[in-house]
Amino acid sequence: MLNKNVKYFTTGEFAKICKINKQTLIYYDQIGLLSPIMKDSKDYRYYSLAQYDFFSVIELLKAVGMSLKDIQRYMAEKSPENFLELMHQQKEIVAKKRRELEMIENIIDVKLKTTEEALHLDFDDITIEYFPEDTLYLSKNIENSTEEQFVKAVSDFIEELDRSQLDSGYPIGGITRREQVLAGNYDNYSYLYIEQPNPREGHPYFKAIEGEFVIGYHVGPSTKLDETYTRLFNVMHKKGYELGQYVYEEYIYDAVIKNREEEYVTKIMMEVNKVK
Amino acid sequence: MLNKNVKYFTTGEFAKICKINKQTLIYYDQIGLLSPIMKDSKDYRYYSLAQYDFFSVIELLKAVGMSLKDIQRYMAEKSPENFLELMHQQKEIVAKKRRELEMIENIIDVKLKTTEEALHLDFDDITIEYFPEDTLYLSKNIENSTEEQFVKAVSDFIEELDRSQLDSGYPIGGITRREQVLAGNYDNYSYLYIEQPNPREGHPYFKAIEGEFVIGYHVGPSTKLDETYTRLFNVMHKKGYELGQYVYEEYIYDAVIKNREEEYVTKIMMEVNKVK
DNA sequence: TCTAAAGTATATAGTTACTATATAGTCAAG
DNA sequence: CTTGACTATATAGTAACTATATACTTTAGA
Repeated sequence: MLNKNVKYFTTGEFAKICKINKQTLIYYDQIGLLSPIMKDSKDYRYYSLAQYDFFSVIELLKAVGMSLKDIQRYMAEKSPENFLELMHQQKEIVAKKRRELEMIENIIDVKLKTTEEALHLDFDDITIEYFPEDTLYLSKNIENSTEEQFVKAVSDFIEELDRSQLDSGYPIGGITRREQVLAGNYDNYSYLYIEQPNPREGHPYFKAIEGEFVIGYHVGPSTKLDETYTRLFNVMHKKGYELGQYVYEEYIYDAVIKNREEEYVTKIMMEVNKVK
Repeated sequence: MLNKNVKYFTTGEFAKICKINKQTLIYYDQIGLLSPIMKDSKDYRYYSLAQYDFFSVIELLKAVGMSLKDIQRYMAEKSPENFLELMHQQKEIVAKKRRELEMIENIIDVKLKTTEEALHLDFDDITIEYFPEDTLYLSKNIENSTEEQFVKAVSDFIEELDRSQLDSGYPIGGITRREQVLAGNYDNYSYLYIEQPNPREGHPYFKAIEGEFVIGYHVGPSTKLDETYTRLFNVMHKKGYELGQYVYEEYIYDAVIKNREEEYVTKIMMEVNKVK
């Protein structure tokens, strides 16, 4: 394979082929990761085509997230066996990264869907809707919890979201028990929840909801929630319903989408039953 | 959603939930990317649960490769419409990244396969094998090329590998024409090639090979190729074959796997025909 | 109640993997 | 023989952390 080693590329040419900055090649030479096969009397660098294969492997390992130090560590110990081991390791890491990206693609789709829907909502509308069965992942019970218990519950909840890849891109919401709502304690949640369209079998803390709901939207900071609740109750009574077991709250617009707290929008979903 | 804003996390607690370094949160506060909802008289930071949703979006955008500056730029202009646009952009970027990772997975599989095979080879063996049809992607003709023409051809070849995602993980090889081989000019390649198991329809420069080959291995630097070629010719003649149109050379072990040039291994595949 | 450990803060320096800039030498074309 | 396009080194800057030093605050236990 003489040709591969007998015709040379200057630093600029080689950088162009590799699609990287010339300075990066000089840097790789300095740290001893990839040195030109030859230097002339004027210290001009010359690279061979065979070195492109070498560069490709460096790029591959970099793309998988290996640090230059780790790549050098491998190069110091190279052998067919070590290369095989390295490739086996990297194969797993790449697969994991690919799955993560797939999860992100799903999350983005959910964000697109929910934001698109929000754009077509009239936040003054109060509607009564039937929800077919939907699965939620719940936190532990946090009703009347101390700050410490709350922190622990949230911590465990999010830990599990990460561990079991339950983060669906839907917002984290809160569930308030009927009695707390009637007493005006809208902030005393019983559970946190996240909508989970693909629930895992055998996982505890899942809750399926289904039934009729009064749906309304609260615009502005949560300190003025009572006004919105009053409006919702009025509609509910007028239509001949009474409050069911739980009320669900989740952000439609939050700090990710709106600047001022007065523009935040909370969606309120009240379980209701026809009065007999 | 009072609960989400009324119970607070300290910096340490919030960092644990977010699974990042506490210092990173302080850094995000400093650059104004994510500031705690509250600071007390002692300058202790307090974060709300709603800020976790915000942090999640930052993490998502970071995972897609957005810089903190760009994330801040979006946050300065946030609106439902801009969020939708952002998500549409990121969706494309993520899909591209995912496809890149899938390519890397394929390349790793090829490297695993070829290295595994190499481990079970006896480099002293010379065999005659029938190769079923296989597709190669070729460079332009580089026979008798000047240094300048060679550089241009390689540049175009690799450019096209990248552009059309033809990099399969197989090594880049060289094809020498019969006449050059017979004249002992083993380094005067006519083409560079890379094995391409999934060729694109309608792409020029593809070549299908098929037929009988004398296969041998050259261990050591390419300066001593002539000895190996002599051995190959001997076997070829003894078995009643004559040299065909082209000879293919590719590295089995190169600088990626072996330290010393004396350990490099080149695979030589000669097209041959039965002497009539 | 006192004290030690564990937590908070700021300020600053170090890290990785480039990337840009300043200065100077080299080469090829007109 | 000069001009523009290259080459080189040395050094500084960048992003996004990450670690360290120093000091204040809170909390759990003797």
